Amino acid sequence: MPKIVDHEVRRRELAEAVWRVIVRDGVGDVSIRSVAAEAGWSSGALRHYFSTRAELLAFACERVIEEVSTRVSTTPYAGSTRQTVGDILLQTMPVDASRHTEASIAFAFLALGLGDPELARVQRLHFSSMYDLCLQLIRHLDAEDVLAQRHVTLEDLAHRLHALVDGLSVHVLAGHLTAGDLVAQLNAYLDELITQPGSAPRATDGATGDSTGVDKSLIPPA
Amino acid sequence: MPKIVDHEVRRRELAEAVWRVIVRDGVGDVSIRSVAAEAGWSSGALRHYFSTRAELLAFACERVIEEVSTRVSTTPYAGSTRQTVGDILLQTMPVDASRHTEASIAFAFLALGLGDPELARVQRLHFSSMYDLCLQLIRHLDAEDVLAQRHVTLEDLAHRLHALVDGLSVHVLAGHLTAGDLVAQLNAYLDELITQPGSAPRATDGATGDSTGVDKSLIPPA
DNA sequence: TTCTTTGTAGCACGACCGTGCGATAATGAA
DNA sequence: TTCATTATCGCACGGTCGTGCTACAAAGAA
Repeated sequence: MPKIVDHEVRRRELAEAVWRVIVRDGVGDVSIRSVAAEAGWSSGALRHYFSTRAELLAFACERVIEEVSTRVSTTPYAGSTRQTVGDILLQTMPVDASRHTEASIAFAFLALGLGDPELARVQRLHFSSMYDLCLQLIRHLDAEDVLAQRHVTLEDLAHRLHALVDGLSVHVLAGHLTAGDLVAQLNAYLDELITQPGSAPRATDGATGDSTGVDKSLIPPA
Repeated sequence: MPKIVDHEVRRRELAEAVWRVIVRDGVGDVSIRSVAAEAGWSSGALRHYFSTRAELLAFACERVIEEVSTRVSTTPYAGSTRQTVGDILLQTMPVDASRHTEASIAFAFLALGLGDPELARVQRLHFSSMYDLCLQLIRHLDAEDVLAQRHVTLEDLAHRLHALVDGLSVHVLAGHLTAGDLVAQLNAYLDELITQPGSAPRATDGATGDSTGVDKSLIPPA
């Protein structure tokens, strides 16, 4: 038998070529030929690993989702729960070059998914797991008794946080906000979410609650 | 001279054909030929009104933005400022079939604008005016002294409301939330935003503040 | 060595694309 | 009527697309 190439590895390389084409030329310019050229192979070689264009796109979409999911699930504990919650959420948002790239790819796929039921299905799974993540974060804060009292359920707070995160991300991708704006807005919201009534916002909060930390229970099934 | 056709009217008809193609087949299937066929004309006729494809897309994008802007600016006063603020914001969100269609068109253009500087420019203007609207609504509520006390600026609250509105919209477009969820989440947020500390949420609030109403000062320059 | 399997390359086909351009029809001014 | 103008049509060109398919290269098995 010949060279024996790891198909999974090759498919990931090709998926990354898809991403580069999306970022450079837009999702409209993703074709078998352009991706093959970007990856440095012939279109025939590419089609040895993806028999159809739709298959290639679906794989590239699933992969970018998987990438953000694994980065979320490996975000380290960072001094306080408040800080860690912020760090985790920022993993999904366009705050630096690589995450901006990643988010714009995911966004392009999202628009593409409006007309592609298979892509839409994959994306709905991702939205669900992101919501689950938000709910776990909120529950964690609630368990630490650090949530400001509100007249809403924890589920409502999770939906609100989720929408805020994605809305801010869209606003950065569209060039309406800067990455700095995004971080500031997220921090301002978390401050208000967490500050207990009467206490000063943004307290460095020193020691209390440190023991609880952020453990593996924060990680969604992904 | 021949028939004498109003170019502006014809261009709007063609823009609506673009929208129908986007909704039915996705933004990737928008071509001179497909739009012309959808509108019932030949491609040559279409090109009498739009000399290039990019021009057609830009016009269709501007028109959908203009449509939501005018609907926002004509939303009637509805009993209370709280109610009116909700009504205005819901004008931009996918809560019924026609607004869902409109939002998905705008969303498709947004993704397309990631790679098209001209489209991106138009869209940034729209985001700015939507932010201005949110800020005016927040200021209006503040002037009525009906805002719950918070440790953030009015500008922060406007950015937050703006992001929440767009985030919820995206979640509905992606099939993650239903229109009913969206309305419920928006109402829950407005309740908490408006309720003053200690008072019960969602009070029907009867008469107070009625005289202030929502006047033309709520309307952004568009 | 030969054989068999797998990777790689690229040609061929039919379809659709944006656009240039000339032909034709309709219509009001002269 | 004649004519200039405008609307509409649709063909032609060069290009790119997805995909089917064949040909060739590489390399372990026999």
